Amino acid sequence: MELSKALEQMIRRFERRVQLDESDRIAVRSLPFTVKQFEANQYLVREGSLPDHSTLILSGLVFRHKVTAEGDRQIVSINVPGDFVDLEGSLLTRADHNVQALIRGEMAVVPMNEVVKLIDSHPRVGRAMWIDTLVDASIYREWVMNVGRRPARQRIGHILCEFARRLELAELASTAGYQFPMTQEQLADAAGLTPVHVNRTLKSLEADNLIVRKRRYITIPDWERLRDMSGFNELYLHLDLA
Amino acid sequence: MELSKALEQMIRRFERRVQLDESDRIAVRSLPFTVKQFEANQYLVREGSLPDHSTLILSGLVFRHKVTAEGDRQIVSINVPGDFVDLEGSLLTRADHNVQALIRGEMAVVPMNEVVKLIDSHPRVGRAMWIDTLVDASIYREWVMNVGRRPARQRIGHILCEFARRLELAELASTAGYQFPMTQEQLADAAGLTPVHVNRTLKSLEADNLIVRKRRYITIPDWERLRDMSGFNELYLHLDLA
DNA sequence: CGAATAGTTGAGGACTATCAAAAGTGGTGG
DNA sequence: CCACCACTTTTGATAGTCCTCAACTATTCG
Repeated sequence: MELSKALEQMIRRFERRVQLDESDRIAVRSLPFTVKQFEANQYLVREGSLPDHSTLILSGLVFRHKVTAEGDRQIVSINVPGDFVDLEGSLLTRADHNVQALIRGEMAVVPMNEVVKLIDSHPRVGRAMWIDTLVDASIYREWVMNVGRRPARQRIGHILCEFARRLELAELASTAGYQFPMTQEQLADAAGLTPVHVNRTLKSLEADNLIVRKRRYITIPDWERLRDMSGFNELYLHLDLA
Repeated sequence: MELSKALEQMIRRFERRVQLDESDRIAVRSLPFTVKQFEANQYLVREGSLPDHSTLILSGLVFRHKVTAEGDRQIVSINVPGDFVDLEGSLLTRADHNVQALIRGEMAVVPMNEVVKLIDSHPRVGRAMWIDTLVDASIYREWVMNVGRRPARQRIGHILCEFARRLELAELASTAGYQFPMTQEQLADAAGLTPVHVNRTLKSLEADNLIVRKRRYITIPDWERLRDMSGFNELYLHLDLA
């Protein structure tokens, strides 16, 4: 996704949440930024750092993760093009988690003081960005439930469903099937399972024809069946606002 | 906590994040509200509802939870006096989770359109509230890691540590010990475990002298030992901003 | 004081983890 | 274009954490 498209998509997203006027739109469009490439596995934010900028994903995919004292990793969310990835990093003090690229992509980097100026002069834009954070929080709540209360098959099915819908929204996939960009080890870290168990669980889902795998391309023969098996209810994504 | 104290505490909290001017403070103090009592177990927000107000906890404790399709409950966070509990309920469309009282308390209910008016006319206040949401999101991320990657002893120890620190901040406890307000069943739903296993885990922690229990009063003989055992690092609470 | 709620204990089973190794995939350089 | 190396996926065997079911005890509150 090139920059102008990402910016316009962001404005459209804001307008689904808050009624903007022309001056709001102009202010968003005139945010200063620099476009940068990032490679797979590159860190965009490191836990403990003091970021002074905010980042909009233009293309590619990133994930956020934390590491326990023992060194176990937990992936806590995935971000797609159009998402802001470190508003928190810049409004809070120290980054409390890592942001890392899943695959190569591009980002627009905006100095944090410019974002603050924007939201102080255009409060409706600020409110729209706040809603972004509220939706993120809702997704985290669902993830807490996912890893806390669902058995492995549902847990993985749920992640596949969420990924499908969010990629679909970013016009990068459909719920019929998509290129799944995570290794099984990463999927394990997102699900709170071991890679070995993820592998067995995927095979179990495939044996029931809930998914079909070819390399890392996943086909979903019957979306509703996978959705229902996984207990996936997209209300928490607040897609009417996305 | 009576209302004025809660309101002033809230303003103080905002000022730790954003420099407010006198007009900002006046605007916050003049928010219209009604004070209501709530009883233990009472629902403040129900999943699927369309709230038209926002709620500030004045006293008492509440928790947020979600329920899977199979009926299993997952508690996703705890809130203490001074916290706003359903900003999301009012800026988003439908509530995506439940908010329920842990113990009796009081809340100030503010009409949502008044909150919107406040943040549109006083963007710095809006930014401070936004930071509230960002801190919440950080806590959710930690909870994802807690239930996803920590074994039962650490998981429960971590919840006890977070509770202690947050109650301490609300001037309701100290890390030396406190009245723990959850049943073991609720603790189980927060930890993603069964009540039986929570019971055994608590006894195991007690056997190691990491905690001492008398009824529901918990004493922590050695805070640093419990903290280290649990992998509790309070950075994620962003207490400098709270 | 009695009913309801909460906490405790035991036995057995299920789900997931661990350890180890083989097989497949992808990229790189000679 | 093939050999090679690193990474990823797959498989088997075994272990362990945590769950289920069930009953009993303690506490709380009307």
